[in-house]
Amino acid sequence: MVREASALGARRLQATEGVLPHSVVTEGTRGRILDAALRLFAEAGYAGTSIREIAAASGVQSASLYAHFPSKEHILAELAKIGHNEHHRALRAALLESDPSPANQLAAVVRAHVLMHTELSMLAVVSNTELHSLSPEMAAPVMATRDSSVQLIQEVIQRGVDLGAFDPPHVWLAVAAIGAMGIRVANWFTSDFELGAEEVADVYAEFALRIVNSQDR
Amino acid sequence: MVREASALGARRLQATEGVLPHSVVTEGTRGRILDAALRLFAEAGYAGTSIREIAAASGVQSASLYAHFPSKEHILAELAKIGHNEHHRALRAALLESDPSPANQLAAVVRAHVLMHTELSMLAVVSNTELHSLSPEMAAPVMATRDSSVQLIQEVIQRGVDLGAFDPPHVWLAVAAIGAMGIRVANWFTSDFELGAEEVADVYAEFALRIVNSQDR
Amino acid sequence: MVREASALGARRLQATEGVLPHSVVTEGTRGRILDAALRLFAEAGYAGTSIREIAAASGVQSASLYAHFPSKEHILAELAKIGHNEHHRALRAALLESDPSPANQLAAVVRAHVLMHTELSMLAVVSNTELHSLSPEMAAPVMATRDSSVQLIQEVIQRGVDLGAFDPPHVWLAVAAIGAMGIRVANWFTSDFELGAEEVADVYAEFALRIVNSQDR
Amino acid sequence: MVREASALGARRLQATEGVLPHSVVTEGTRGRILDAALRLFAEAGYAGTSIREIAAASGVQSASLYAHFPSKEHILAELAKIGHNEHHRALRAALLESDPSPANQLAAVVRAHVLMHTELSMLAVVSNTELHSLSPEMAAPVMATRDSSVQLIQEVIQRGVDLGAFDPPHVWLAVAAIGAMGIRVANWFTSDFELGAEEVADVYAEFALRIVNSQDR
DNA sequence: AATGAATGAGAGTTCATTCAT
DNA sequence: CATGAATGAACTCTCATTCAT
Repeated sequence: MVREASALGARRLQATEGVLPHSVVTEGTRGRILDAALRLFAEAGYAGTSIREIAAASGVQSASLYAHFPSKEHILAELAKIGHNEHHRALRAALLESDPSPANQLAAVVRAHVLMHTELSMLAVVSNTELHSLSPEMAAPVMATRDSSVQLIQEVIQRGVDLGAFDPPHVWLAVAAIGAMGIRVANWFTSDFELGAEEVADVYAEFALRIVNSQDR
Repeated sequence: MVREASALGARRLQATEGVLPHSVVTEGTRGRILDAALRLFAEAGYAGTSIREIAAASGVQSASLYAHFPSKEHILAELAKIGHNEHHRALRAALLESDPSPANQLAAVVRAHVLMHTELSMLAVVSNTELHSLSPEMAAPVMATRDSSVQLIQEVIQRGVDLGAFDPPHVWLAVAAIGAMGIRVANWFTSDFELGAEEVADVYAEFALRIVNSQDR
Repeated sequence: MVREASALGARRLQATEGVLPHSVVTEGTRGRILDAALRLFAEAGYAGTSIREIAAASGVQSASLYAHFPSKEHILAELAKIGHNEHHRALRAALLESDPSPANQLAAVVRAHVLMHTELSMLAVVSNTELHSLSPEMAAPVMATRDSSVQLIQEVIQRGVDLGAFDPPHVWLAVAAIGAMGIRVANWFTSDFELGAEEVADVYAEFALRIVNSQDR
Repeated sequence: MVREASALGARRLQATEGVLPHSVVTEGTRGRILDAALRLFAEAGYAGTSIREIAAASGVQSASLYAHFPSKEHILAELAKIGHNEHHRALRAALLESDPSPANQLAAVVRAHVLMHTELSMLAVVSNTELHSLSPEMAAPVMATRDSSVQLIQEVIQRGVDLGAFDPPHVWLAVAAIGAMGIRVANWFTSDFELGAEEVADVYAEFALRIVNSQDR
């Protein structure tokens, strides 16, 4: 059975909920703008969304947006920052709470990676696919966070290799592959999926352990 | 070591060559339009590219585009069709030429999947990330091809499971994960990578076999 | 002596003044847009007038028009509405103020009809010759008003027939003929004409009474 | 009962047949172009019709039009010439064939005027409402013909006045009114009308005689 | 904070016309 | 005669942004 439904055109993601993380203040007009922009950017992309559409979805006039953000680009930058910070925070928290064994660490980190992409799928899609619309200056801090997250996963795997617990054919490719499969989850996951987010995360953790050929799983 | 360079803003792909497959005619103005549009869509996205930019990169006036394509959307549709057809053709050819053993089949298909994303990375990026810009009617045939490709991989894995050769925790998730990791290759692969395309394909084939826990690898 | 001058090409109307009725607010940018559009539509037609010409004649940029009207078509619709409303209002007022005798009523209505076409000749020309440029939806309310005006004249004549005061060879044709001759006045009347508007109106009222063979004139 | 139907938007004329006079050669591509242009100009106006639409309706490419006419304007000029020539020819023929009495002459001329507007309504509408789209140079010969036709009617009426047979309140206004009522017939007449063209022409001839207060009718 | 009006630039598309074939 | 391709100009309309209120 093929999963990704072909009805109604190609959607960039299936989810319609789970917009901004609770940790970010969403109240007030500024919050409504971020929320509206996130939904629209996720659906139609940054370039495909107009400032007037964001305004309309926020219940204000377009001129009012400029009382909260200096430009359209700053809205995207804020969303991307929130997204990548949230992602990085989740990875770090998972690592902190896990057993020191490489297998446990990798499983924990991959689970966090996947769960972030199921729970905040809009934010993940926008943060991952719209970065190129930011100027280098505005993209830089976000990319630093992203690189830092990649490095975190890479260090977990490298440690497993160094300790003889993992044996991937190529460390960086393993990081790339494991990262990639988690990122794509945001594009198809919905609460209607036959498995819950936790179960999907478990399966993907198992995939990651297999990729690195973990001795202990 | 983190691979994806953070300089000069976030690029959607690293490759600057490997545009259209040799199998499609690229001669004449129509070909130059497709070629130019592909490069621009890959870099800046469909909505972020103007008809005048495509024209300028094709060496004609914007009005001349309309002698070859009835609308901007038709250019994207043509590119997406070429991309997904080429992808599907590569998967089918790989399957036809491989040994009938499930492991050989999966390795062959994954290698073809990855190689397509290294050799035609621009086409792959555009075909995968800009489909949402097509109207449902124009997207439909392309999505049908895409679904068909997903199904092909799924059938290979399912056959391995049925024959007792594979043991993935979840068939469809394995398909999703294997597909995802290959798709992402288009975003970072360049001929400057420390491994060649063939080597990357081999490593990813190994990843796939591990994901399905192939007995024979 | 032939009246309609042949110099300088065929003008659609001779008048250069008498644009919008005093009853409609003409102040502000919106008013200037309506005024400018009316002059241009009268001269060159709706399709022959560009949004930039309207903007230039209004003293704003073309984009600013869209703060006042959602489309070029809406400008024409507004003008046509004003024109037909003003026409209908004039006919009704004339009927209300006239003696109840059929001859007096017909004379009053025809005078109002003609005077409207001398005083608001631009509005009359545009309202009568550009309706076909409106979509059916936007034309509908205007055409309802127009039909209502035709009916008003028809009822006056029918009443005269029923009372034995009029004897036209065909009621509806009499309405059509009387209406037509008044409408055309907008195309040639100017303040330079050897007769004033009132005198022309009197003559046309006499024509109308003759057409219906009024016993009392 | 109100005649002019309000359904389907405001049409500029009701007739869908009766395009070009038999006297004009309509065969070959040139004829098909004239025919197509006439229908389109009648429906949407000169400025509202594109050269490509004319070409499509003629069954050729737009470039082919230029093998037959040097510009779009020349097509309109040709149609307007045909229309006004046909009109003038009809008036002159009617005058030649009629009794020398002023009443007979006026009736004959008005009948011809009206019949031309019923039989060649498209040509009449275009010739009358699109002249302003011609440059002064191209409009001049057509307008000369038109003026000549007006003068013909005027001379008939003036002769009636001089002979004591007619008594209009104002000669030129009588010409204008009689001309106007006939011109408008083209906008509403169809073969579905309750009266035939001949009957309408008879009624309008009667209207004209009444307008000039003919002693003999 | 929020707005309505305004702007210059640019969007996708169509225009009438030309030209080599 | 007819065409497909091309053009420069122009089309209606939308863009992100500004500003006085």
